[in-house]
Amino acid sequence: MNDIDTIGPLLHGTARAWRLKLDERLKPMGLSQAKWRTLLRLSMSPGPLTQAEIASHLGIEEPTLVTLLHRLEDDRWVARRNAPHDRRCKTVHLTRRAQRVIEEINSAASRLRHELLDDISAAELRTCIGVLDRIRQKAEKGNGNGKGAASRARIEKNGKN
Amino acid sequence: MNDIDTIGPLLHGTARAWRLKLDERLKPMGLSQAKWRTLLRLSMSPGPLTQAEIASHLGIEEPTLVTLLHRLEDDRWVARRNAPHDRRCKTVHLTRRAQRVIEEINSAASRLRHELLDDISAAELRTCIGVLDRIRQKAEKGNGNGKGAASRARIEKNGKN
DNA sequence: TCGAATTAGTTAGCAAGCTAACGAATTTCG
DNA sequence: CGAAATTCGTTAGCTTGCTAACTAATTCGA
Repeated sequence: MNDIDTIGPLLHGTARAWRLKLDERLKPMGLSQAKWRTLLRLSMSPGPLTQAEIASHLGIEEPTLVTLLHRLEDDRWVARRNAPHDRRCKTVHLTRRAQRVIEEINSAASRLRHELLDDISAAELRTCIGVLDRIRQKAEKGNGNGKGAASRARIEKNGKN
Repeated sequence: MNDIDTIGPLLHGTARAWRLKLDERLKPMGLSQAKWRTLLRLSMSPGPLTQAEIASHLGIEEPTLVTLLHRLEDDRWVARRNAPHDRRCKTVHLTRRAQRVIEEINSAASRLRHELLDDISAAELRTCIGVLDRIRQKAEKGNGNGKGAASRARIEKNGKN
């Protein structure tokens, strides 16, 4: 069996292991990966975001975000507000409590990243990032309608965001 | 923003895009990734497997496998049988119908793999595989109890399986 | 040998992803 | 202007992952 045949499962397994590790470390503060990713995204934005914008940035579909926001609201991490300019929109805001833990989340994620990558050389890492990026672009290209949030996120990333 | 800071999301996004692409192609035969992975695993084994063995090989937990097998059974892809040697165990078997499509699944997966990797050089790919493997080993190491199916799968892979 | 520990499978219930279908608000255009 | 198309958020219902807690069967050990 060629090594190349195993790259699919390997990719899947590595992403899974990384996710589980983060979940494990952030669980004490009551946060899962989906939750902290959302909080970080909100904290990085200069102005308020609508739900469609957040879903697009995170690369998930809107209905997925709806239930995620419900859980975040239940735990008092975020609040929804009606947007003044467009009555269809709601903007999502971090609570004070969330703002206080953003730094902790950032540093835990960064600490894990350094732990996992510390014996990988810069050159190897660059190669790996390049390969993954090309694979992703191909896999996301031309999957039918291009209507998914993932492809939208990809397009935005290629812009000046 | 350093490129390295984005490797987490990149890894996650690449695995997701690959998975979605496969899902899309195998959907016409009524198969999702979780399902075809299970069928392939069964087809690769020389003798019958118990549920615990399958879960371990796939890197998922047993309860996850239980409902997956229910769906596979409902669609007549597999059948459970009581194991003769141990009344606690059940062995899982492919139906004739499943055996007939295994080849199709294999070739679809292999075709996609070649499409996604065709402009990546062998050297780059080798580096990438090495990096991912090291990351996964670190991420799976010492996550608390080591009781999960993922770590078990890892251990078995290091053996002669 | 017989009670305790372990193992195999299951059920229940949650998290986080998806698509399809919908109502309300806004925008577009004949 | 007003009807049609689009956009935003939502609900409903599915898949696929998880942990906790259970039953039944087997194995271990005092």
